[in-house]
Amino acid sequence: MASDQTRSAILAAAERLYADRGFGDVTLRDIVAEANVNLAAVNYHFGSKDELIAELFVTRSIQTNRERLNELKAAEENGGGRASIEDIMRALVGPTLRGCLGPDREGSTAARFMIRASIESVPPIRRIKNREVDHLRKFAAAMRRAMPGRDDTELYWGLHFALAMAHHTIREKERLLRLSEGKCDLDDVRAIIDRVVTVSVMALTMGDVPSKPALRPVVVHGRLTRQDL
Amino acid sequence: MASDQTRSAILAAAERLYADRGFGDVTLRDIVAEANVNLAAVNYHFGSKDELIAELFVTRSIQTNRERLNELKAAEENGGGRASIEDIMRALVGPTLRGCLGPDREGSTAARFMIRASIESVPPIRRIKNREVDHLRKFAAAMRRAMPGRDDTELYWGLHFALAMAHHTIREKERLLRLSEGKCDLDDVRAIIDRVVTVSVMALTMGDVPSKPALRPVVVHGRLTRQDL
DNA sequence: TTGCATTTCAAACATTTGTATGAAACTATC
DNA sequence: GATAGTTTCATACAAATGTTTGAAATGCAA
Repeated sequence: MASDQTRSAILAAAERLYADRGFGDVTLRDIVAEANVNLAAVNYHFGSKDELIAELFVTRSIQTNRERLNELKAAEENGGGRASIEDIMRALVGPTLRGCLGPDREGSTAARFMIRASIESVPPIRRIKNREVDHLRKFAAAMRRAMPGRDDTELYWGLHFALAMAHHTIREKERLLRLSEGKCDLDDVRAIIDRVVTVSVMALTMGDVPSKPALRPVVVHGRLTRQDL
Repeated sequence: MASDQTRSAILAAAERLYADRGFGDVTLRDIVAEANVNLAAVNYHFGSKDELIAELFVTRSIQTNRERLNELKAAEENGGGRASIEDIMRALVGPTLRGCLGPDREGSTAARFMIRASIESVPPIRRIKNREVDHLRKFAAAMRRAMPGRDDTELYWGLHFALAMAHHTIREKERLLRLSEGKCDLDDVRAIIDRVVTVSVMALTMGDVPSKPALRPVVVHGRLTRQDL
């Protein structure tokens, strides 16, 4: 069963190299050199380069998705069958952000790999991502239960914006760091999650204020604020 | 001056092909075939493939950035030297969203190309994007003028989230469409811009409500909402 | 037209890449 | 310990790709 060793060595080496240098300029030869195995081993164990990448990505995706659903389930049991919208959003963005951000995680190959996958988007990964919709539907369903009166459209936009903030923060953390000259602390993952969840819930619950047009109340709020300053 | 004709033909063909099929599987030979020019023409006129891609991207980027700054300037003149935070956010995300979304724009090669550039992130484009920080600083400065008392950190996070929602909507519009089963109207660009701007301003002005902890008021709001339903 | 610079062209180059092959080494079962 | 199945290995293959080359064509000024 030394075959498992080779397999694992390839997976580890590939993940490390892809994480460090991106999918674009890492060849199979680089990988087998790093893993100290023969070139043909990749095709023997995985069939093709794309299948190797796919296996790497699905492994990590399944991990994240499972964490998400676990958090969601815990929140629902905690709330007697119905999770709060805040907890749902937290279950949605928490695992991803925790996995990819933070100072301790800086050395985590898995995290850096997933960031790469989020940035570069190579064909085998794109194919897998397309199936992600089914997973998101579970969150949409939970949100519907948490906000029964809410229009479905608003719900999807809220879900979409939550993922937008989470993923964009992962993708562009370097830029945000540079733009803010280090003022934005990207190591304080808890605070980032709080921030994303807060804004998401806000986006989802806006328009609930009675006797205001659906999409405008906060603009008024902003104007009042400026007058106060 | 037939050289300009060749140059333009290459640029147009390249933009079209990249927009349609992505950077990954469009070769120089595909481009010159589409443009009806000789293979060597690309290297003669642009130096290299990467420089061709870079030229395509900078052209479109400069366009968008100019539109943004024009809107910002107009808003500032309109407000007597100081633009409202809402107008600033609108100037930030409006041009991009208008450029890449909408039914009329579906046929726009430029728009589809920029979406590709946003999704795939190939090296020459990444290099250019890194310089975008200087451009964003102008918006940060305008925001600082509009919200003098606000902490810089909050300001950067607000800017960051606004771009997150805009770009993620462009990147993942297909997925949102599928997830919402067509309920989210991605052709109504005005409404989308309003939505992004509203949430952004909300994120920026949150915590301004007196006697509430900085990052939590809306959670309470959310809970109240659920009780009402 | 002559002469010079620019542009086009076909062809070849030089690598790089993922993949396939067939023999050798190894492992486990009987 | 022989045998069948698995795994490893060096090597070769085939295709694709960006780039270069040097000659031919074209444009333009004197």
